[in-house]
Amino acid sequence: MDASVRTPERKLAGDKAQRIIAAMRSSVGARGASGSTFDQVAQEAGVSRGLLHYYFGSKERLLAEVVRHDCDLRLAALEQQLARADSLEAIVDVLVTSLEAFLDQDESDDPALIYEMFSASRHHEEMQTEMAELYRRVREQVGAALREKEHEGIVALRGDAEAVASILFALADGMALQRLSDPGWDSREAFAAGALTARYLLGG
Amino acid sequence: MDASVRTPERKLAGDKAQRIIAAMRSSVGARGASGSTFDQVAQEAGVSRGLLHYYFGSKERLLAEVVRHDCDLRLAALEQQLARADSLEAIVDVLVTSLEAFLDQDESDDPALIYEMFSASRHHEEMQTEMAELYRRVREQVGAALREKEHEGIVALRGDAEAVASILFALADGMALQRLSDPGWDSREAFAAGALTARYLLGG
DNA sequence: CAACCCTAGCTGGCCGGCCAGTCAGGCTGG
DNA sequence: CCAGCCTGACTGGCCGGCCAGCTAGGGTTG
Repeated sequence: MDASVRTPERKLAGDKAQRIIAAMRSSVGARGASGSTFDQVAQEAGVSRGLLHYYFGSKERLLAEVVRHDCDLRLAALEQQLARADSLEAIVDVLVTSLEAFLDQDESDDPALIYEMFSASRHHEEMQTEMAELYRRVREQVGAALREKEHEGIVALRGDAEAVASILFALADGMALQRLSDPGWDSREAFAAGALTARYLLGG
Repeated sequence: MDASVRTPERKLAGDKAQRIIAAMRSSVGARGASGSTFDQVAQEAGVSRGLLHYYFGSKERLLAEVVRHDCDLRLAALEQQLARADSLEAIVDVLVTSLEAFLDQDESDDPALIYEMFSASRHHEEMQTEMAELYRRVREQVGAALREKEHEGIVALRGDAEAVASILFALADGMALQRLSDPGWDSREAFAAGALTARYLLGG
């Protein structure tokens, strides 16, 4: 009963497990969930194929782990940005800038990852749960941040804080879908309209 | 050079081709694009597996055909609804009602179809083109309808008509993603905020 | 200190099954 | 009778999961 290996969670903190998660994450972004094979992912992670089963048991569980990991990273980054914003304009700017950064990531960190995961989650129980959790956390945490801003008098939300958070993310997801579907689309007008909409939702 | 079979398009108008498209459409909704096999689709369409290749040549081309078909149907339905709406409130109502209907379809007509197609399109040239075309048409046609409404003095758009159309669809897509990810989510507050947002975009 | 474990992390060949695409030929209406 | 529609057995390749066994290093024993 010492601090050594005991729970599965302990194992996944190791270097190799993290490399596997990172490799799967990048592979799903590039090739999709069903297009990502244990063979390729193992090779990219620099481990053997068997190790993927050793750590995660099944492809589904590895994918669920990738979702959780990705959600953690993105939420933390956004929340940090939001915390700094001390005016309505600053918040809108954080939202717009985050979306633009999200869409212009380099290849190893494909924005389509999250939508691949959404599709995959529709056919796997564990991933379904993980995706539901993801959006729930987003709404709750960003909602809480917005409520805080409202308390400080920076914003005057046009509705329930979590509902506003939900709408803001819906907007961002929807814009991302359109931009990813048609990379050649000139989205400047739409971005402007989106920013205006966000400003309205925050009380501007 | 008569009216008989000549182009591939002519062939696809036939009964069996349409049954195949319908079966693939429902299968992709239920099982995803990569989870849909020619075997099952052929069986559900009541034709042999070979016929799918005979008509469409490859899975990718069949999927592209499904996207085009689905887009035609949905756009036509929405445009018809919009044409009838003769007040700002009526338009918002059409948008909200359409989204709710979209989300509450029966199983043979899964709303997730479009997002499965989005994922699939990221790995297939022809589908990529088809998806870009889909969103382009949506923006153009709904944008044109909105411009018309503006001309009639019913709405006062908060930006370029196509940009507003784009934002409205982004909103709907994003809400759909959240609802589909977490069916248990109580989205009433978010729907209310979404309707408010739509009203604002239309000048209300 | 050396010989001997013994465990846990790790490996990769193998298996059973699946799947898109091919093709040789059957069928039928004109 | 034949052209074009249609069929389904077959092919070759791929993939997730399984598992028998390898290896390193810490502990134990003589």
